Amino acid sequence: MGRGKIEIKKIENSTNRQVTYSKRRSGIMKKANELTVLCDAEVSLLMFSSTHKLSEFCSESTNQKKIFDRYQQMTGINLWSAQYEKMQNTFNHLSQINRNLRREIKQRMGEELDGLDFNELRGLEQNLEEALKIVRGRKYHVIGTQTETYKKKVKNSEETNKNLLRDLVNIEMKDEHQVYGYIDDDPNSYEGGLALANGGSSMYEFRVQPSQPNLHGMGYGLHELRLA
Amino acid sequence: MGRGKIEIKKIENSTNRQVTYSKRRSGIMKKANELTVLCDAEVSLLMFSSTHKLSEFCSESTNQKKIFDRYQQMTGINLWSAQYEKMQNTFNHLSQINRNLRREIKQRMGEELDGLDFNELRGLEQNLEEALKIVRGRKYHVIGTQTETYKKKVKNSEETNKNLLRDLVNIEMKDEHQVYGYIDDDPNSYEGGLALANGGSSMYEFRVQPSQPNLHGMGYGLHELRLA
DNA sequence: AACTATTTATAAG
DNA sequence: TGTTATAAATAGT
Repeated sequence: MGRGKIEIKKIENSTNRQVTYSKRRSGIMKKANELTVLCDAEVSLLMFSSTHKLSEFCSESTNQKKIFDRYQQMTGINLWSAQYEKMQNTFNHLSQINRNLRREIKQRMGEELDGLDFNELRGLEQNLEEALKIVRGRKYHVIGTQTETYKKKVKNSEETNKNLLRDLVNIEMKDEHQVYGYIDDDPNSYEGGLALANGGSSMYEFRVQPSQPNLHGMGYGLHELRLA
Repeated sequence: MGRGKIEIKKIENSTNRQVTYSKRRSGIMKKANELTVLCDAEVSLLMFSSTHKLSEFCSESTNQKKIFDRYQQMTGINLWSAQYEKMQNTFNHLSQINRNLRREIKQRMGEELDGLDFNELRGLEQNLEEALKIVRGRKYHVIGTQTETYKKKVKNSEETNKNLLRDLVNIEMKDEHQVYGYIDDDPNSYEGGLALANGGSSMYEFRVQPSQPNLHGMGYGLHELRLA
């Protein structure tokens, strides 16, 4: 259709080719749109020119992704199966590691020991013994630090109290009253009492707890063992 | 282009619409192919009729998936970003859980205890104590079972030996020789000796091992801690 | 599904 | 880019 008939083969003249591409591109897009409207069809048209420029048409009331999805469904060919499979593999791998980690934790909690032979049990026992030693040491370190902190706090508080009392005494002395009976001048007796009361109460708190039920509250339950 | 001009709007007559769809579909596919050949372009054309039938065209030297991929890359719109993101989230979630599990294992091994307060340390300690008790119990159970197995084996072996010796004696007696000096008739002394030798050697094997280095060999190293 | 009058697309200028 | 002679597509039969 034109001044002369042409053979359907690549147009070698680059300029000519570009012009023809441009004209025919709009022609085919017009056709695509007409098909859409006249026949109530859904059409997707993607075109890449030889200069790698993208042109697209998509019928109203839908979009490219929807059409691709529909295409996939109809053909049964999963277009992104490669990506999907790769991720699926990674996921399975992670899940396996996850299962192993959970199993190890369970075994470290004394559960699921059935599969272990004597050597493994001996290894686990030694490992637990070592860990227990370290945790115990750490615990004592922390309680020591905590006590020190409390001591300092008490000392500060005591100092403040002393000053306040002194001020009070001074004020009351002005009013001709005696209040010495309330003052304890030995800092150690006071501080020691408070430190002991505090440390003592929390230590006791653990002693009376049954060892098993408190684990989850302590943060040593399993991490979402039922998940994933 | 035809006997009469038509308005571009949906053809209400269903048969007519189908006929037109069929004609124009082949028309547009011919156009798509011509564009491909004449202009050295890549074209993808997907059409769904109002009766949901799929027709497709794709230029030679490529395929739909390649064109979709290219389309994605050009538009920057990731067509499966929804799927991808969802998997990515699951993946991240699993990774986080794994990190937590690894941390828990490390803490159960006496590492990375810095973040724990006194209460948590106390909980961990109690938990380890409990686990240690159970593992120890299990170990003794297993070694007991193992010993029983060995005992039975030894008993069998002993029985066999006894029979063999008896046969030998009988044979030698025929030859007018005496071999009684080699026979020990007390099954317990023999069996006990072997059982002890066996149990003793493996117990010793653990005693002389330093407690730390054997952990990985024992299967209680961390599971691929550096992975994923 | 085939024909053809007519419209539409476009090759060449 | 716009024009136009002609090829191609297709609406109605």
